[in-house]
Amino acid sequence: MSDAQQRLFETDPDPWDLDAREQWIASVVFPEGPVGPFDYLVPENLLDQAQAGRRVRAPLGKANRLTTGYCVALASRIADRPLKPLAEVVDARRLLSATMLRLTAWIAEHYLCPWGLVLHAVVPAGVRLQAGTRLVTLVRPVEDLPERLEGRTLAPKQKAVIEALLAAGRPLPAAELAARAGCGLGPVNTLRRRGLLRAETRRADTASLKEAPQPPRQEHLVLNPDQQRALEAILAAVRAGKPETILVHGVTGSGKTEVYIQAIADVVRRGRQGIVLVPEISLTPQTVERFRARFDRVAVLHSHLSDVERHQHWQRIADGGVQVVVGARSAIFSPTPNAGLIVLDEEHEASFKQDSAPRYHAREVALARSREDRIPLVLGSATPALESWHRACCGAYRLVEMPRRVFDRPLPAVGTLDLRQDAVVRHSRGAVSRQLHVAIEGALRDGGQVILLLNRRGFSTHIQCPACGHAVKCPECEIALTHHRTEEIVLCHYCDYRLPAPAACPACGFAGIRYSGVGTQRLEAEIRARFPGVACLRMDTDSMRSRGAHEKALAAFRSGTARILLGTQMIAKGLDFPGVTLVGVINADMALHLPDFRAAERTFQLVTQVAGRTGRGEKGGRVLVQTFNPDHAAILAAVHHDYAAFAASELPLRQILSYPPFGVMIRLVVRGPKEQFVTLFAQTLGQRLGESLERHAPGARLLGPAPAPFAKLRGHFRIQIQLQGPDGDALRAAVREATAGLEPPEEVQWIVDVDPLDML
DNA sequence: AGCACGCCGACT
DNA sequence: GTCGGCGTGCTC
Repeated sequence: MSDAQQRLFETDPDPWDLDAREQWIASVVFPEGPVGPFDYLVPENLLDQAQAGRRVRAPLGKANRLTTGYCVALASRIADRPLKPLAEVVDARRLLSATMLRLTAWIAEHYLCPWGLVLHAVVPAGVRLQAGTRLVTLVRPVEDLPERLEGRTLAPKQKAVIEALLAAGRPLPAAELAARAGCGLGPVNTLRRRGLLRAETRRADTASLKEAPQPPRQEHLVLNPDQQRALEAILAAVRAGKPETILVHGVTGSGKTEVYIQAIADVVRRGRQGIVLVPEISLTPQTVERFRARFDRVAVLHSHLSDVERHQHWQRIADGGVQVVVGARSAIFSPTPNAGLIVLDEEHEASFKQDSAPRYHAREVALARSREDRIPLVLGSATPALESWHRACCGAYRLVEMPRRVFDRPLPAVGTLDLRQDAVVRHSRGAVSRQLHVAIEGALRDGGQVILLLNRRGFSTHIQCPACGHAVKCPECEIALTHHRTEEIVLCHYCDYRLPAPAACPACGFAGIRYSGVGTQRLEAEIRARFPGVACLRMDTDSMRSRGAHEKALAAFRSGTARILLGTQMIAKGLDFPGVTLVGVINADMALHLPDFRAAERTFQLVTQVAGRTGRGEKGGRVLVQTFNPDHAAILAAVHHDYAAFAASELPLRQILSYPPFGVMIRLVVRGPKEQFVTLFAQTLGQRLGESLERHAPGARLLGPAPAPFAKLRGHFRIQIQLQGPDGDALRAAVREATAGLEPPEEVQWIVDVDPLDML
């Protein structure tokens, strides 16, 4: 029975309710253009194909141009106006389940984004294009072939074709059939014309899924009491079938992944699927192998898959052929037929927020999906986002603490080095203080490895003329250019604008232009000079550009070939190297003074996370944090491994200003190449927002229009408007009203970011 | 997004 | 008189 018939059967009205005027009506949402949904009549011939979740082609507009859209609902009812009929059903099976349709509708609503755009973003392009498949024409004998052959003589070649086809016992492509019969396509076509063979088109794979070799099977590890408690909390929720959210606050090295794996193993035993979301950066072979060594059928979704691979994984997941999906942000949309548990690891990571429309946060979508699917959600982090912590404290989430590392290894001792008192660094003779130098020496002498974090790439980060004061900036972004010594250029980190590194001041010609400020390249040079003969490895986006560079570098450090690993935040997260006995933070304050209310939180997270890279082996480990603000609450809390203290100091500040988690924030950014048009439109927008806020959310705050912290990027001027208030729905209603039918002038664009993470 | 309708300037 | 300029507005 087809799906439509199934539904017809289920929702068939009782005979006394039958109304001849009722018709099957499909609601259709288009990925671009007008926001629907639009209602169409389902014609008789499409009744067995039409289904919510499949795409359809429908006539749109006065010209009735056929447009592809998503059928989001199907119902038998009386139309309140004449409807056009659907032209075609595109998909042979639905791309979105009823749950996924509701989830995408929720995203559209919450993030102020057209539903069609959400649907388009949720179904991978490879799936929409059915990449890796093609239509083949198969030839089969007609049902009553024996009767038709009776009393008829066939040409020898035609006879051979019939025999070959019957021998194959299945429909064959015309070309293959001809080859088997030892003839050309002529006889096959003749037989089709004479009504003895029937052709049908079917979609077939052109490539088969490449299976990565199964790593050696591993058994479950023995859990310590903390891990055991965490596992039991998760399993209790799984068994209860409740959409409970469990926040696992486990210090770095507390063995959270093993807990996730064993929880998912339980779910898999029940015939259901697990979804594991990790930041893209942690989708390293290391993480992936851990899952693949414990489950038979794991789908790994990362950003480098081709359309074909993505489509194959998607299909296999939808068919229930996958036990565990491991992937970045968008894996929350995996079409698992019967998901049993969602895990979001490193839940504080900013990469879970998409920075183009739909600007969703995978954590919030996961929460919505857990409610839809009525399954638990596990959030894990050593440094939870304050939003999550606050919800746990309010009782909305269940909090599970894992305060100890596995094998009771101690957390590393963390010390600060006050840069205000360090003459070496102060006089910019280098980035490494005397004490840090001594500590590195000691660690190397004792056979340990060292990780140094400097969250800024390039060689010199600041180029300024001492004679005239001119600072070299990007003409497109008005941001300081960074000197990259490898290519001898100055580079804009925001738009990739580049120039040969100037030897003299571009403004006044003074030859003594000063290159200062330390990036990873200069740090690398300094370390090589300070520790000659010690193998040192630099990891930043520049050195990791080539394919496989990441894996190669990590392998070199794991094997001990390299003794010092230095780099940007990409070395701060998730890495597990037991040989590391010292972590040095070159400048912990880098992000502390950014005009962003999350600056302290980010600093705390970064220092805590990088500190967690040491003390993972027998030898223990220590951390030295160079800072100009050793008394800042974020630094102090990181030094004492005291998340709760950080939260306790930061949350009241957020509360005073109604920042998240105490209020909802919506940010609008207007941008364009002509400053006055941008300003003008931003003012119009701001005024309309002010008026609609009065109506919908009288207590809410409106900040701006004001230049964004990065007032110019890639040649575009940027003006921002911020809305803050206790009631997100009221804010959304205000934005919807204020922006309805609002058209920006040419070249001016505007975006809405609900729950923004990045305030720059 | 497209494609209509619509209301004003230079052509047959 | 009409051919066409691209400004507003609607698309089930």
